[in-house]
Amino acid sequence: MAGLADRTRFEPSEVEPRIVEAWLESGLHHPEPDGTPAENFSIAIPPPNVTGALHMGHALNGSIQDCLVRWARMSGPPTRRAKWILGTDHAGIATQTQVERMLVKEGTSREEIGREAFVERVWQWRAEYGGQIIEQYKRLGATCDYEDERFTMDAEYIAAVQKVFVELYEQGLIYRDHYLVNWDPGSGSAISDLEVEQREDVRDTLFHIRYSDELVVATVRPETMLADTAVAVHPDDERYSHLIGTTVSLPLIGRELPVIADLYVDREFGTGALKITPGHDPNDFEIGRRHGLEEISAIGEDGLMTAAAGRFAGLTVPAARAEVIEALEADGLMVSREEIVHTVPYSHRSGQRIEPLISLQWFMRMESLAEPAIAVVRDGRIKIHPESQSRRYIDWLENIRPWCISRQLWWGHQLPVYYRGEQETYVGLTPPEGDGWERDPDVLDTWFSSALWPFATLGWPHDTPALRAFYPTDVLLTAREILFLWVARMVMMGLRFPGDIPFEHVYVHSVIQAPDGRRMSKSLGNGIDPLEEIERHGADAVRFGMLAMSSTQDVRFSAEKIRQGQALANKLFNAARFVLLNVAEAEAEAEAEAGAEFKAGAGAGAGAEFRAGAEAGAEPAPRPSAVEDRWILSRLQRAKSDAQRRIEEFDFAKLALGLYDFVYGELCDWYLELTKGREFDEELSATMLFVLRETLALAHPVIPFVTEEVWGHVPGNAGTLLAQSRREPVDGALVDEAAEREVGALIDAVRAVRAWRERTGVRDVLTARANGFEGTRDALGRMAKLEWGEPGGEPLNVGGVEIAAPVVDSAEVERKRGEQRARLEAEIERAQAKLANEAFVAKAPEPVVQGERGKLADLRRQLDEL
RNA sequence: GGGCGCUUAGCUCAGCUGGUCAGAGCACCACGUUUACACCGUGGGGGUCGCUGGUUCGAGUCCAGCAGCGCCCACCA
Repeated sequence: MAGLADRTRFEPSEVEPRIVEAWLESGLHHPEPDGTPAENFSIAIPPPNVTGALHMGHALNGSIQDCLVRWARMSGPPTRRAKWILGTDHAGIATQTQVERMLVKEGTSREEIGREAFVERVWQWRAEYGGQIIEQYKRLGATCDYEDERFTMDAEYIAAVQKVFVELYEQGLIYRDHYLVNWDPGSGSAISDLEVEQREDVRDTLFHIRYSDELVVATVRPETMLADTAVAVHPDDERYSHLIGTTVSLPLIGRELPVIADLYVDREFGTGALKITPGHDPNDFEIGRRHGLEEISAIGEDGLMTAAAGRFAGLTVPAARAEVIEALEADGLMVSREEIVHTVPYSHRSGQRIEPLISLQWFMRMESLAEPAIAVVRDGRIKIHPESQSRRYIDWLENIRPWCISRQLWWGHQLPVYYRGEQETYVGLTPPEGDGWERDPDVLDTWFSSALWPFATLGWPHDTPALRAFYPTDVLLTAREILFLWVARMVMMGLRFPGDIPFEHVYVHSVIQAPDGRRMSKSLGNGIDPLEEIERHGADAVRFGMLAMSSTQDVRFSAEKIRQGQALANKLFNAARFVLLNVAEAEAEAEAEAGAEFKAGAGAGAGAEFRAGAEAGAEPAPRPSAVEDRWILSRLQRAKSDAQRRIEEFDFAKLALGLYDFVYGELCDWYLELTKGREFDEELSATMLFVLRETLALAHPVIPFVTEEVWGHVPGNAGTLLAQSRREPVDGALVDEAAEREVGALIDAVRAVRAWRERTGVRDVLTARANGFEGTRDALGRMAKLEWGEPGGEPLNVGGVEIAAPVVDSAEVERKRGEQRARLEAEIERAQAKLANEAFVAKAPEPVVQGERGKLADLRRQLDEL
């Protein structure tokens, strides 16, 4: 306690690291796997990439999760087991790229050192840097289960992934096929549709090429014409109907292309004739399959033209393009070229333009998995917040397409697939018997393993205590962008494998944009580093800011919200100092006789006792007689019930801001001020300590550090605040309407007098007569600087208090008063008009009309007071 | 092309089922060495709630249209 006397500020950087240590020592973040999911609380962290550093998204996501986990843990009695499942994702492409870059710096490459050595290097890299982000979560104050950290490439996790793959293969849902895929030249791999980003406003040249006297087609990729296998027209297009069924000779190559009719072709668009290139265009691929066309690949996975490109074979794509254009011009077949702006697919990962190619890949059929995943959201077993997101979820699942799950990478879950020669394929958990088998070199899409996250982390496929205690999890916190990529797939896999939903609630939160309204990104250089913010303002401030910024739609980063959090932490710290220093002083004075007894009465006892007490029905609340004491106890109950409701509604912004309002607007501005004239007797001390403890417990999930720090200084407290169980959310017996009315009137009166003083410039103590205010007269007098007596002359009525008429009456005061009078008169007129309106009086509900009458009376009184 | 959302004080945002809803924080101005806190206190100025119509006794709040912005999905050469 002595330590608080000269600490007028809460210094996060001095306090927070020490507190993190204390929390970790308590072991509360690591609950034993016991009990049932209904009794326990669990959240699976969206596993950050091993390559990652804590960014704003993690800070937001983590602050919310920790708030929920702490809230649940403190929701007792008894203190609930709350597990925040922690781990990292191996993040195939991202990690591989990172390590490859490192190799390049060393003057070598992935290909040079070979697959085995490369994978070894990735593991080394992970051992060295992989723990970084975990440490950063600790710094944020996140109480994840650090004793049970998982990685999507752990041996057990790999086993789970392999099992899922093999079973889905055996059920016929996983298959291998030649299909047009999104080839990412950057990573040299196929990628899924969800990893493709459609960039609008890409400038390109559209070439119009003459295929025959009557047929001119258009393309932005002339080099792909080498793989054309047809020309399509609309079946009802009279311009071309006589050509359907004939052939046309493909320029430069000489292949005969059939002219086919397909409804896909838009007669109005361009020439109405469409070149069909099944090997390099998704639409053409579909058309090709409908008409049984040959699928020719003119571009290979190595980015070079294939033998099918004839004399252009071996050229790079850009070179081929230039030569094709040149050749067409030489032959006089280039009709025209046109600059256009259109939409082009790019790899989300590498940023390179997608090269659609036909490739032999592994796919997963999704319909039968999607169906139950739709059902659980439809019937409300999984609730998505906000509700509007469930429609997006359902729409996507209803239109789901096969998922390309194989990736041509080295870092990841290698497929449990083996080939012998061209014909034999083996899929199984153990390598096949016999010679000559070769394992498929491909790995799985990272999201395949992520889809198993909520149960594979708990030990599935084994029937572990952890799985029984914590699956299904309670809630998943995520950003909108991975609703399909991850959330939907977890639901599908959860229902298919453990056979239950992976979580009951999905809360889809905002993305925090840069202050300039754009996305935070490295390349734009507009990012804000949460770790820097933590260093500068403290983790509490950042957490408060994150919660205050959280929303279901995107918000801009707001430095003010973080500063607001810092101010709150400091304010609470100082309010606690005020309470504790006063209590200590009073205690010292009273020590002679009441010392021991007093301590026992006010203290909550050690942590363990406290918990026991909580189980038995909580420490008895004080029942003070002073009206402001009853008032703050009552307001505290309201703050608690508001907080409880906001947690249940996932309204974290209001939770944080409501806490701020309670601490500033009620506890500090009024309660502590109101008590300043009072002696710290036993009753006041007990009430204050009670309110302080309750407030700390209430605020702890939002601002855990400062509350923990203060907690340690409260007499009688032992153990961490982290380990405490809150009382029942609301103690109805403490709600005191009468006290709220009385103090409410007091507040109004003090404000009215203060405002009057400001208007008139009168600062002296004034003689006044109070009408009412029996229980609060002393406080009113002190806070409004009034002394009670008979006001001389013609007394003014200010906020229900009659005060002596002011002696000053300067021109300025008169002017301000004139303005005020005009305003009041205008409002009175409006209210009168409203009440004169018969329709209003007849149709509006009674309380509204009454309210209007009251308002009018109020305004008239105010006018009289002037 | 389809879908969703946004437009309220200088800034960032609250405003649920239409009637104390015109608010908060920051910024700004004035005043203030009061038994914690200047990361403080007290008070104040400031918005015809994007625009235009409509429904209603009454509309930031409901409906329609328009303008601007953002996001997601989508195969238009």
